[in-house]
Amino acid sequence: MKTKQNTLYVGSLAKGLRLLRAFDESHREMSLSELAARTGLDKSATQRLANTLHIEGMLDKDPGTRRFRPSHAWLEMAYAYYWSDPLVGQAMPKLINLSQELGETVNLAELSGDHIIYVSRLPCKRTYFAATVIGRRLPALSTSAGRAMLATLPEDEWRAAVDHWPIKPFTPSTTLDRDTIRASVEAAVHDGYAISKGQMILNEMAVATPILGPDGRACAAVQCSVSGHTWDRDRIAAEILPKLQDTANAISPSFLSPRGG
Amino acid sequence: MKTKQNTLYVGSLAKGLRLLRAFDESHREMSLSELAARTGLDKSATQRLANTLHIEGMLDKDPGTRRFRPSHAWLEMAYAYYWSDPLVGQAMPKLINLSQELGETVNLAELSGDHIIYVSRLPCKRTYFAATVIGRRLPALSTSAGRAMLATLPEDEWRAAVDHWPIKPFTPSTTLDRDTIRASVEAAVHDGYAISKGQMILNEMAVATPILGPDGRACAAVQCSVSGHTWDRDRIAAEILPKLQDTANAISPSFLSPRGG
DNA sequence: CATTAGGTATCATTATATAATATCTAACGC
DNA sequence: GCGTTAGATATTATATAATGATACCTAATG
Repeated sequence: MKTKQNTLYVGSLAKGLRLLRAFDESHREMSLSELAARTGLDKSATQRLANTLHIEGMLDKDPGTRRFRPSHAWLEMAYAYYWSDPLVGQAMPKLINLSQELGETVNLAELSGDHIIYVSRLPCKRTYFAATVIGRRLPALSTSAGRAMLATLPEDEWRAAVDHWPIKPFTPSTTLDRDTIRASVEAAVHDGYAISKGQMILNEMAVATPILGPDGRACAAVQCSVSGHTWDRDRIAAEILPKLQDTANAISPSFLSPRGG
Repeated sequence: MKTKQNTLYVGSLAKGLRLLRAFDESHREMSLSELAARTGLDKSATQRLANTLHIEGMLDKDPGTRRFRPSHAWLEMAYAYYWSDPLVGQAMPKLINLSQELGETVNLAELSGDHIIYVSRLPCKRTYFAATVIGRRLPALSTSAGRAMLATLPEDEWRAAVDHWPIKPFTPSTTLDRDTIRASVEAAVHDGYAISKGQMILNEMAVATPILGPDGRACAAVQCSVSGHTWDRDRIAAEILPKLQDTANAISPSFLSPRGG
């Protein structure tokens, strides 16, 4: 913690947050030692911080195993987030309508650095658990929503993003070649929407249209996931796209400002 | 902070959490002074803590207005929670099926102290925003899910709860009389499910069945919300209840342990 | 242009977090 | 049944790092 030598920086708070962030899909509950190992904090610090988080109701502790895990308070944070993001309230009723009309899974995604994050999900078909969970972050370049949003940015910006933003393989068919991704974004610039196949789940197809902010830059995207076994690009463009675009346009409100740090 | 004189308690971390918890449905973004006023912390402390939270990515700061609001990290916390709660993964596919079969809004609720908390929500009909947001906490006694869960506890426990747990009015028809609530829980003990009307939203009806843990105590409930204009108790019992109970039973896994502090 | 409310920066002081160590607990092997 | 060990919990002297008062900006407002 020698790097953050700033009197406006409270190290203990930052360390506490590190404990919270240590939990993810592959670290669902942890013992004191595991927490210490994973955060890089020493045993004593971990003990004090975890204890504080427990007393304050942020971590549940199994009395038997003494292992810690996220408490209900973590869901309450999502609750507060939803009220703070003006886009969600605007979008929710329209997304519900859309999912009912299509009978297919509909998602709302926002740009979060070089990733997209799923803000709202309305699953209609049985699917992988990971595809139903809000708060999931994925590399923007590997998603239809990310490409659709990028396509609304000035050309130099999106080209820089295609060149530098992270990519990683999720399925054998995840596109790792940046030229292919560039072509996909180019198409999205031209068409106003993006379609992808098998990027996150084998044989899953996704189509996304941007929700434009007042400056013409996308602040979010409406996305629809369907099975590649029963759908192809043409049918998606014919049957899903029109309603998807109507929904995205209906959400785009001129008074909304993009989120920023 | 003189009360928590415990060497295993890190005051700065606890104060930071107070800032986070200051945000809710009626405090969606706050200035430094508002945060200080609302948390009771002095200006300097608020400044340092808010700054730390901002640097660590937990609070977004509008460059123009200098106001703070929850960041995407708050959604990532929900993401981690979902993976940590074994019930959710178990329930999700079954809840999706149920909502598709019924064509009505389906929720998964857990007991959280004397409140219930909505863990998963699958809205099918346009409704109030508050009725679509996960992480919402409501007094257990005022909800069908809470009553259905209470009814699975030993008699002395649920009677004590009916006598002492908090109630507050949400609509003109919210039940404030504990005798009426007691009768409702008694019915749920007998029937194995609970139906309520107009507790949270005028003319909204809800039906809930408990998900039983290995000890016979409910750890959660599956709940369905419908409009009181088109549904009545008999039709709910005839058309919704059977599928609701099947779903709840299919979720109840003997190996799951209830969450606890 | 003066006023002021609110945000930002500084700094001496000591309260408060630290990390090393010791103690307790329960699971495991022999 | 006993010894061993890994892990959780408690204690304490020490100095770091948080504190809060104050002063300085900045940008609205009349």
